[in-house]
Amino acid sequence: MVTIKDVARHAGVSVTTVSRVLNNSQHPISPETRERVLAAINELGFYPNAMARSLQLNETKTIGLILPDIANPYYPGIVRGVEDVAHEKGYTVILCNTDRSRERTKAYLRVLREKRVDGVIFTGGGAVEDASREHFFEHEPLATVVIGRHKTGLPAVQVDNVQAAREAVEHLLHLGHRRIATVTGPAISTTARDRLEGYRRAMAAGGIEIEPGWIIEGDFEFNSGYQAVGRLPISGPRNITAIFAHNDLMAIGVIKALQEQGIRIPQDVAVVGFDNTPFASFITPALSTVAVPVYDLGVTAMKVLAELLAGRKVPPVTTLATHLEVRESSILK
Amino acid sequence: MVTIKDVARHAGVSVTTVSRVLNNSQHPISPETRERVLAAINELGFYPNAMARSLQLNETKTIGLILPDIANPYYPGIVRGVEDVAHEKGYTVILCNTDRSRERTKAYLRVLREKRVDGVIFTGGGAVEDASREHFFEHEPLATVVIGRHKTGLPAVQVDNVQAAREAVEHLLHLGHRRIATVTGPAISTTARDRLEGYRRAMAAGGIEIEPGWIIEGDFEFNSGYQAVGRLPISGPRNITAIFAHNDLMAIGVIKALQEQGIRIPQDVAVVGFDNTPFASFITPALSTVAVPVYDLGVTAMKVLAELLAGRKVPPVTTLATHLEVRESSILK
DNA sequence: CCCTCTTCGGAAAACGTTTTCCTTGGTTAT
DNA sequence: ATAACCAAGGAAAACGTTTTCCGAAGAGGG
Repeated sequence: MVTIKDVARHAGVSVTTVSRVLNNSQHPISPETRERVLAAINELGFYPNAMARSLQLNETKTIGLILPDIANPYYPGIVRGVEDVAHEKGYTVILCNTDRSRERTKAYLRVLREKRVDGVIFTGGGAVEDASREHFFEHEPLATVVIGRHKTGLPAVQVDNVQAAREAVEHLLHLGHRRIATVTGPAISTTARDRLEGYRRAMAAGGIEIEPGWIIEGDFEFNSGYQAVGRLPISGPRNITAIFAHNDLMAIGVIKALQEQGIRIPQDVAVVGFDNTPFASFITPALSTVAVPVYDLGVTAMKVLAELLAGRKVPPVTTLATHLEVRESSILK
Repeated sequence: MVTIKDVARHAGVSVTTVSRVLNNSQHPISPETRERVLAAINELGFYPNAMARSLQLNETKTIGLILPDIANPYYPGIVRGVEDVAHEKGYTVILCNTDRSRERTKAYLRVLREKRVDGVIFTGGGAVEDASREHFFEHEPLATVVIGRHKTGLPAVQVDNVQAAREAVEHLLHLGHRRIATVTGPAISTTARDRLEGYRRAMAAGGIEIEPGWIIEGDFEFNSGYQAVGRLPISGPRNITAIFAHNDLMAIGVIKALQEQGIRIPQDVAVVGFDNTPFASFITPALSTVAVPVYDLGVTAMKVLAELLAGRKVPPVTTLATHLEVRESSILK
């Protein structure tokens, strides 16, 4: 590897001088010298060693991005948002998939600390609660912003799930539906709890008493939506006429199962999802869903983190707006 | 930040000794001393500075993963595969989205070099051809493995696109289809060229002459599939009865457009896609598609890279098997 | 002519590790 | 008793930067 010393020798100057032109330092450098140095850099194909640099400057221009699983279609949008502004601001992103495993989360937090990342963006999962607590509070603090709603006291970027879910259900109520079921996320998920709360409030405001059997617990995966249908009263006298799923993956599972039973959507049963993942608009019927601005969540999280790293004050929580994307799966009946 | 010196002082030993217990060195250490050191590490919450370490050892245990766009559903599977084995082998992954932009690719390659990554996995895009050439051959070599077919001379992990496409089209021929159209990827893409070649060979082997108008160029995005339908003879005397799309996204666009025109799938027109992205099985009708083992591509690429980094010989190209996933969109007519 | 600036450049310490080479004291074999 | 070895530990150089401090030379003012 060619080092700054080689460049210095080749240009006939000291390493100090090379460093100065490298960093566009204030210190005056004669144009000819600068030229010689740049020429040497080019000829030798010199790439300054970022580690040596970081060691000295005590910053790595690297951040960690911790999430449950990039293969879950909810996350790529976030990642892209984070990465875009990180790149723009000169940061590099280390990707960490935890599968919500406590062990893996801790292992990654350790590595990120050892690599001296400047900060981390944390998203998804109750894992934050335990694994993070010690890491973010017992040890030396690590600049962190959280995506999603967590009561960790760390700066957060989120979406108002209660309100968003409420609007989704109210949309169904306006359409004349009265018997509305919901397929939830796992009970430990704060997100799922919020969305359930929104459902309850909308129903209460509509003066409707929720019947037992209308609430089915899923796990945010396709299959749990598919299977939920089997446990729901979709025909008979006490049948439901609409289903609100806590994410698109489950909503699509629901649609698939309904279609296999010959039930028409939205004529017989309307369906609304949550997240507006890419393929919500691709399927037939196109899925009505709450649009979560995933890309913006990523963008905003990274911007907040950058502010934090610049030593500036940041709001404890930033809430981004959702909107209901009404498509074919829930039109006027 | 607490350093190895603090630990040494706190334990009443030299930094040499601390380093030795940290690295489980061969050098003998008395059990009591080791205990004292470990205790000090714990009490102080010491995390060894990986940069200082890397500077000395000349390896970072970090790799770069370069791809066009993580938001494209083809890539998360690959990323996950790479990340899983990277984690297992003690490597950390820096994610680089290039959008196939030459500038961005070069910018990232520069950063990766400066950060002294141990190696890089490169996937997707003709960008490799130019941006990489100088970077991988004119400068000091950088351990690299490529995913996908490229004639760069770098070790590659790939799938036989010609053969896979051929099998997909032959499947349609066996079903009795004779007038089969195809929606391709962009002409610069080697992948697209290979899939087109597979289509041609299957048709030739079936003794069918491809009519002009049967081949529509797309760009691997949903919309280009959707729009392709408008340019295809789907009714009338010379109508086609099957469409082979070069990826799932376009296939789904095709399906959407067909359904909007009231054309039944697969009764009127059969559709086959490529990639087996997650939602191929979610849509209705479920999409028949060539299953590309994306996760395994990632896993294998990282394994090959690890071999390379261990200084061992690696095969110039590893080809993984595809298989045709026959679903509802192409059943016996 | 002397003093003070300014411009340009360099020597060396510092960042936090690993590793080579030494030192010390004790044990074993002769 | 002595030589040879072994177990345990430390001092210091090295990795490749940045930055502080200093010096030389020339310009300008009095």
